[in-house]
Amino acid sequence: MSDLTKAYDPAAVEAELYDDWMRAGLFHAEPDDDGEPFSIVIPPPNVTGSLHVGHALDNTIQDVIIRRERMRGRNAVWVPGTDHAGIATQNVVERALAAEGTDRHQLGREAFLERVWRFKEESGGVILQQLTKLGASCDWDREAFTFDAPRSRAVREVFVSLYEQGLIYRGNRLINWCPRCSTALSEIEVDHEEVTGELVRFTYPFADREGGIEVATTRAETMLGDSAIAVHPEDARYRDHVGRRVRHPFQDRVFEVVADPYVDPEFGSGAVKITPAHDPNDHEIGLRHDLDVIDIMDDDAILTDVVGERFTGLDRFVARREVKAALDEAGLLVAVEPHEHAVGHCSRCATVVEPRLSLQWFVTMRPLAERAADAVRDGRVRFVPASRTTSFLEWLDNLHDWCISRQIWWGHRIPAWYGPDGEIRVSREDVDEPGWEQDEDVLDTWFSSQLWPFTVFGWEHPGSDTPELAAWYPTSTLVTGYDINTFWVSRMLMIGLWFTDDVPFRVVHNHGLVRDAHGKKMSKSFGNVIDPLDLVAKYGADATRLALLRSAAPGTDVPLAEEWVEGARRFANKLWNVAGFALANLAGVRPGPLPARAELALEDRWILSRLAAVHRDVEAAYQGYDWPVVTRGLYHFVWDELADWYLEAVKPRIYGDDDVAADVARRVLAVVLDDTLRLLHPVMPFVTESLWRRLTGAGGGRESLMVAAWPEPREGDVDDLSEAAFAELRSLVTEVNRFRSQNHVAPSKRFEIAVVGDEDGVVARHTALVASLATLSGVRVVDEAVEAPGVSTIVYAGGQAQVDLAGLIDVEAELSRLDRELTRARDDLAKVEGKLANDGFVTRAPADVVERERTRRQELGAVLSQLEERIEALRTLR
RNA sequence: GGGCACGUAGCUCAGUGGGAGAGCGCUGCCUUCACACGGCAGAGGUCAGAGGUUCGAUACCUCUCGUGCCCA
Repeated sequence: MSDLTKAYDPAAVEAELYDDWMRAGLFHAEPDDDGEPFSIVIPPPNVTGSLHVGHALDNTIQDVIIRRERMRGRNAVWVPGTDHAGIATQNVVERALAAEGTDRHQLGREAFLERVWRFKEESGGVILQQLTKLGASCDWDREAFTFDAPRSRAVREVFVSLYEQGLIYRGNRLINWCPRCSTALSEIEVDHEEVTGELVRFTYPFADREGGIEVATTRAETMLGDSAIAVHPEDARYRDHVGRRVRHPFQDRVFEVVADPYVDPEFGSGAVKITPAHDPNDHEIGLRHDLDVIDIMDDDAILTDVVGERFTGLDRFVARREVKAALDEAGLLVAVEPHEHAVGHCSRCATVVEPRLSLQWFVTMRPLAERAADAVRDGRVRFVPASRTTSFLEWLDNLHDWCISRQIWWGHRIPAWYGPDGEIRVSREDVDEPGWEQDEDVLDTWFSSQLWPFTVFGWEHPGSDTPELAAWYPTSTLVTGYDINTFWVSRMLMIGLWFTDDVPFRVVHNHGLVRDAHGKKMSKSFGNVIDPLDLVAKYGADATRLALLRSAAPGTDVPLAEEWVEGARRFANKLWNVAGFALANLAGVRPGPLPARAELALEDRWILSRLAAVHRDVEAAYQGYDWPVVTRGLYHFVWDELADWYLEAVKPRIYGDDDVAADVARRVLAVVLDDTLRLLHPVMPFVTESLWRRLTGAGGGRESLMVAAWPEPREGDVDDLSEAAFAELRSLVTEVNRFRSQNHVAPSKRFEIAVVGDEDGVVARHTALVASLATLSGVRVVDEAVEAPGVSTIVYAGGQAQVDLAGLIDVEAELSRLDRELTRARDDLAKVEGKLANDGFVTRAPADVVERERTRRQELGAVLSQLEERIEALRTLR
């Protein structure tokens, strides 16, 4: 047992311990291992990604949960893996190709895919490697990928099966189109951002009479595809106009004014131009009124020749200006006003999306959503925090069909073949017949990641029956940011219920987004990004984990500043030094059974009681996934109670001559430290393992804190009397310290105090302990306080003590301090008396509350008169 | 426009129907033999504002102001 280094050096232990855990196979589980199964599947990060602070938080939480369950004896598995991330990954490789002066079309589909796979093999999965730096105890033997062979077979099965059930269809519908990625997007791949655009007001002239009707739009160019004007049916202003025809100013077309309740009469002029091919609401209106659908753009958002010569070939934003100019020239432009509104952007490349009519594959969501909603409502799936439930259900209830085809190459190719006569075959087997061609498109990545919780355990088709599925499905807890509840959580739930007839997870634990110290979103352009790997390198994995958890209240965003990680490192160092003291003084004593209660000193009973309380709080906080409470409880126990008080209190026995007393102290200290390390291990795996091996002599490998038992609370240790008694000693020591500080008496200066009380008072029974804790030369017990000039009285919770000031203090400074105390005591007393003078309070408040106030009045009265006496006494010293 | 949060110390946040808390920051003192990545002590808050319920509100209710998020 060697002495510890003076300061904890994470770099010196982390890599070595992680390798040791790996070699011992402690991360790996088999379905038939002992223990009740417990499972978590990682939200698979993008294969091209690298670890950001959000991943660090998400995976730290998962690791804390899985490590604790492992210690509790569960057969716990945490399955890692990555997501092929269709659009994102394809974008990365396409950028590389562009830099080489080529593109995917020149390469051809096959060569391009080879290139992406090569990229994936070379630089994909870096993120999983990075997770090991955080200490993530994933079962690396089970790593999966959403685009590997088993997962691909499952995707194909699910697509074909849903098609056969009539839940997947191909249709020409309005979708969100990203002109830069040149693909369809689902609704949730679109980010809506508030922007200041402009509202263009202009007039459509009537076709057969003077005048016109005013409309407004933020996208002027869409007027080139208008096929109606709509007004509210009850809008008196326009009642006469319904059915009237207007003339398109730039095209040889006329169309009608229709009445539709969708129109908001309050907005703009109350009349709305309708572009069924380029706006979702307009599309609905178009269907209701059987309007022409005029698609005015190509895949690159360039206007086609249907718009008329002047605008053909223009980019949509150029066309927007041109249309305004043309309206102005024609005298139809009424006004152009600044206008705040939400604009959809591609979540992958931030290009403004274009709602567009397109032939795509869709999933009918309604039946799936209903089952999912039922599972949430009847509690088979629980959200933590529960407050997320309502909006999740609301979202499920308003779900639209899901566009799942993507016009890219990297992904699961749609298993549909088109025959020479336009037939469609959707098939589990490839169609290899002359004249048949497979659909060019691939599936939305979420279509495969929605299968993740069961495909990672070997599910490939309904009825799949692997030992892993039997043991670990449904998974226990899913840990994600609330921001992907709709993207991913909902879909796993829907498809999981549909194909496995069970929920994919029992608990969804939502954490928030990691932000900077001022609550701002981290962004590269703002320069406030924190790299978790930097934090690990500078402060250690344990400190990084602790800092994240301390702010991670369920469901709320998580502010993080580097200084806070520094604070967490100081805690790791504190723990290191607490253990260092213990190891240097345990004289070979190892954690074992506690001494009998009768042998325990007051401070032993106190620390054991405090430990029991913290243990209880921590267990409760785990139930609620309340990481700030878990971490705060342990932090304060270690620092404010174990380090600041227990170690100091135990020194007299350990350094003293009484071998029996020293042995008791050592045995208690060993147990307390052992339990503390166990309780802290899920949060701070490295420093705790490192210390625990020294404390217990465990040799590593399978002798590891990782698989040591989670402590059982010892209810018998709860001891309110000892807590109260120790609190009294603490109060006295603190008051002596304050006396020193305020009177400028050096901390090392020893003097004697006289405690007023009888021989069996708490302090009287622990005079040596008090003297040691407060660095006093002695503690005498006296019957009553003396009233003499030059004697100062220290009031503490439980009594008073006196100090002979001769040679100790500055009289004037002491007087002004007492004066401030007097004011405070008078204010307090006034408050209490106010309450007691209130009839309502005395008669209606609970008796014990009233009694407490009466006691307090007495106490304060006593304090006041003492203060007054002391001030009087000191004045005589002047 | 609809829905949901939130407004407590300089900053970031806990908290409870009955004596205002933490971390960081700040001030003073201390090279006390586990730790200066430390110790001891301290300053700092009409708990957003107004009204209501109550014997009593920072906490419960209503409104106002402000901030954020989701959806349309």
